Amino acid sequence: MAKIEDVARHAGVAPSTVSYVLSGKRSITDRTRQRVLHSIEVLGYQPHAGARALASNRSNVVALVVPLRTGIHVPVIMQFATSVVTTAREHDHDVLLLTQNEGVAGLRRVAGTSLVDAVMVMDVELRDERVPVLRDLRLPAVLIGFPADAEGLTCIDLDFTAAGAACVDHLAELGHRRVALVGSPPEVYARGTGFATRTRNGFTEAARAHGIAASVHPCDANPAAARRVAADLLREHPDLTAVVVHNEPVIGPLLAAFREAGRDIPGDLSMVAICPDELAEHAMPALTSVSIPAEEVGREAVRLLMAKLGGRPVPEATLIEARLTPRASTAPAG
Amino acid sequence: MAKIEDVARHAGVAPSTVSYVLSGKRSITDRTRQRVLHSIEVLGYQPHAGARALASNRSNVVALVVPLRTGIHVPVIMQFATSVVTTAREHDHDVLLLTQNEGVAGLRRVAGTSLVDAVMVMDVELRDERVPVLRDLRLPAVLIGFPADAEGLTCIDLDFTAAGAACVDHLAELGHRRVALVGSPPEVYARGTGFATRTRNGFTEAARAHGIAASVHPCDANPAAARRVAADLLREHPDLTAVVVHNEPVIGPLLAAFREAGRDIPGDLSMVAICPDELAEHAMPALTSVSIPAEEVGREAVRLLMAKLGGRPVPEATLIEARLTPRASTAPAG
DNA sequence: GTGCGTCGTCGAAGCGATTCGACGACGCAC
DNA sequence: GTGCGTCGTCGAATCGCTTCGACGACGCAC
Repeated sequence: MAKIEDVARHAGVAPSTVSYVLSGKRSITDRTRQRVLHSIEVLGYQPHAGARALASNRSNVVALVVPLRTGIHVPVIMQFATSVVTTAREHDHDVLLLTQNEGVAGLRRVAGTSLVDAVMVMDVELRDERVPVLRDLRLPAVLIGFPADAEGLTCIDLDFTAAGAACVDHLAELGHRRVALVGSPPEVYARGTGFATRTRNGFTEAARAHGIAASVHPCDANPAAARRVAADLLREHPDLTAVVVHNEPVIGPLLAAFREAGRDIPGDLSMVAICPDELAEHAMPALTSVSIPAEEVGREAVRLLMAKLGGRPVPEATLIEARLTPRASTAPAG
Repeated sequence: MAKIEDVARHAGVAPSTVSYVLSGKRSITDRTRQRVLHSIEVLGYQPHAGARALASNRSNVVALVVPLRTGIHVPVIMQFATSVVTTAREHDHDVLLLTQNEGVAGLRRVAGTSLVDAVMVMDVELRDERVPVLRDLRLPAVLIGFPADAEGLTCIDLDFTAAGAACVDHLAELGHRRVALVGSPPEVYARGTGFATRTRNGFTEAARAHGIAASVHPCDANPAAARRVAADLLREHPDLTAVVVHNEPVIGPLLAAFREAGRDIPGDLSMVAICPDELAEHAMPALTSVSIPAEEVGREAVRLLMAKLGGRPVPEATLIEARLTPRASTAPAG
């Protein structure tokens, strides 16, 4: 493995010059730079990450804490993680994967050993135990989701409140007078996970503003639970004409259940989903939906993190706009 | 941030002694050890990862290359990744996340900069461009999946050939005389991705051995494609009494389509799936299935990697046994 | 009592980069 | 012609740890 000294010798310069060519932190004559770059090329030189981290006090690695919990739609997480890795690489950083089950100790470890320069935390809860740790670690961090007290933290997420409201607005406009939200599993609400709670609030609030009746139905993420909820809905609210679904795995089963109960969508019942576009497009019928822009959130989150690492100021809260796309699953109330 | 020197001073020993206490590479009196450990505790000492990597030539980080491709069931990947991270941590290693789109260059980079000690590659194809790179990088590696030429490599995977065969065996035993495999999307076969091909081969081969008719139907991973395939099956093979599904996202839609076509499962049609247990258990009816033991594969893969890092010999090929669990979706042929 | 082996600890030499101060060369102004 | 500022490069110190050889103390055998 070639070292910086080898490159320097080969190019006839000092090691520090090679370093400056690479970092651009001092000006170098074009002629010298070319010579150095050529030597790097020839020798296949790649700087040793550990040595670099030691000397510069920067590892160029960021940690990503991914949730393992139940009741969370996995593909969205992956999409998100992928986007984070890709964007981080564009900024010359790598991503270290941390799982929830190492918990707070994991954060302390990667920070304490200088393994990472910054962290990104997904699936933040209202009262998240990681938040105080992040505060006293004084490690640059970006949270995906909002804790109850976001003071001094950098947070980003889809504007779920607006998402919930947008669904209701759309349905109200179509003349629906009673709507139901089929939401996340009960334990997700119990944890106070932000996205579920905020969607619910946006939904409820918008319904009140429009003066239409609304109910919320937590639902486990499996087909059987979906069928139960569908049956409950039809029985308890005979006047129901529209459903909002914020729970990816049950979308298909819910559609099937309504169909089997003889309800045509959107003829008898309109449905709006909050889910990735891909899912909405492939459903039958294609679903009117507010998309979950995982890719965009991931990209922006990394941007924020890089800005913090660069000492640039960043907004504390970033909300990604909720956009509703009408498709085939909603129609005017009969 | 406390350094080893601070600990040494606090404990009244030399820095090297502290290092030996931590690594256990030389014997230390119990009294001294206790003193050092106490100082570490008091000062909250955590060794600097970069310095450690530089001096020891070991980063204690392994890279995990995850696939981003279409036609792959995402939750399984996550389950797998999770298991890898957890197991790696048990062995005092961290996991760096690499995505496919950096491609071979990513491998060269993390290896060349000594960022990682070893790599784990998922979703290996028959003729995988990463394989030659791994060979000449001489980096300890474990592949999840088998390339065409596995000579000298360490590979592990579910025994998909046996999985495909197990499904047919089970159905043959129940007296079925014509079976169909609903498989991965066409592009997955086109890429020569090992698991799809091997399942198909196991399936076909077992059918021939039992002397029963068999056909294979690639299927895109969305509900519409599932419906098309279901219709094709019923039309082309009126004598069909059993289906094997190896494509998670279409399981639900396929069940729905058969139901709507008036076929009772398992009354008119038996179905066996190759999918995670969780999915099979929650389907309606619960599916007889060969499970995909992602957690186990991840754990074993890390074990293999650690063994290689420790210089211990490991088998070149590890096949995880395919286990079929009978549930409610299969019955004797009418 | 001398000699030798073991055991526990120390000290110092790296590991491979970055970074800071210094310094020569050169251009420009006076 | 002298002086000064700028630019490009160099050399050496430094980052925090691991590891190897050395060395004193101690126990045991002869």
